[in-house]
Amino acid sequence: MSEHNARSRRRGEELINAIHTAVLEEVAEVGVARLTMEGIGKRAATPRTTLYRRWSDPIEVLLDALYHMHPVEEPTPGADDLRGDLVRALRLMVDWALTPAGRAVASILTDPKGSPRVHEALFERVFANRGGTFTSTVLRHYAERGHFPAELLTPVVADIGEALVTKRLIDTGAPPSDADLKAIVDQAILPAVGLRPA
Amino acid sequence: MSEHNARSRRRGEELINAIHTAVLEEVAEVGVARLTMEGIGKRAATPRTTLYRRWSDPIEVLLDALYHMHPVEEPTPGADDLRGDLVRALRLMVDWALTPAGRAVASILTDPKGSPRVHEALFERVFANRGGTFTSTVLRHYAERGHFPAELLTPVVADIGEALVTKRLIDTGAPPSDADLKAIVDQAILPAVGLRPA
DNA sequence: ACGGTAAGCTACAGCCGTGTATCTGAGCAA
DNA sequence: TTGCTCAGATACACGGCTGTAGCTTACCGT
Repeated sequence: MSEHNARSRRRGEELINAIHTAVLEEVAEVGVARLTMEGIGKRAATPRTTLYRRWSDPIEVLLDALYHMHPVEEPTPGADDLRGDLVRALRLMVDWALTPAGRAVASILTDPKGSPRVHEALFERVFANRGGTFTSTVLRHYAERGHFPAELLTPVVADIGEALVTKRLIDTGAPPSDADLKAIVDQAILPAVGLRPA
Repeated sequence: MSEHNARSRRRGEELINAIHTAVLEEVAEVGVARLTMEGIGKRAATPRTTLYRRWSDPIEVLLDALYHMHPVEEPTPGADDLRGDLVRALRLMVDWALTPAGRAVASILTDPKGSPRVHEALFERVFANRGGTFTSTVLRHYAERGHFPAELLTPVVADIGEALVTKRLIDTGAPPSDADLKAIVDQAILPAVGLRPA
């Protein structure tokens, strides 16, 4: 007795959303390796029994959360500003990476014990829904409009921006500033597509 | 009673080396997050009590191992082959990354719960001893000899090769082939220093 | 208003890693 | 040879996570 429940009982979607949010936060904070039903339950303020009714282990909860999370925003290239659009695409990537979902994905990708299953599920859900990587959407757009030779847009070139942003995130732990992103665009991406900035 | 010990008892350095090897292998396999005294002890075939006599927890064992491991080999730029030297530098990096020590380092860098202490110890030991990143050693050498303008060798440019190799390792899990490395050099690094390959 | 579904609450046995406390006996030095 | 040091082998209590079981009770549809 005693009104030990200030909030009313959650059911269905509301509860599941809370759990999804909880897993993503949890994995972002402690990593896939340390993900436990206990931790998820505590964070979502739900007993473990509720979790076991629906999922068999923490990884399943995580996968389910990834399948239901909002897709990553895609860069929308404007009219005539390749440089600006590239910076915006990278900014989009950084913002997403700092999200719980982004951190969760990072944790999964770098887990030495990550099973192929999880890896695949990740690519299906998070990356396949999008047109490609962040910068390559922009680059393809401008290549089609003849701003630079399309044959220069190789897989390696499409990866340059994301690779440098990722490295910076790993090395320093801090998000790159706009100046950093501009430097990446000017000094690495643009030269690779044959456009040396003035 | 029963020669339950085929091998004789290890002492001092021999034992410690075995333990160091064990931690690095262990962390490479399961990640820092799942590192336990139990696991290290099993792999080194030594009781946990021996570990506790010297170290207080698994991280300490790992740090000690990192401090005592062989430094990373440095690229030695040859006379007049920037392209070839860059590929060799990246190859060196890939080879090292596949090493237990390399995998251990990767695991540490990407651990969400990684303490600043471990992070710092890592940079002191593994990176500070070297002249810089793998490709930057090569690039600096050729910049000094006037093969390209030295002001193009920015921090961003110095990171391009390592960043792309890292991304590939993370994405595919498989080591890049020589063709991949050549593509990285030709399509990303050389253009960035103003040298478009023929 | 009623009844079914499922969330919330214990409880429990089992496993695994922890940290400590002994005890033994091998290896080494004086 | 003697004696010290320290690796090796148990043993144990503790705490955390697991997976399951049983019960109560809030919510919701009819």
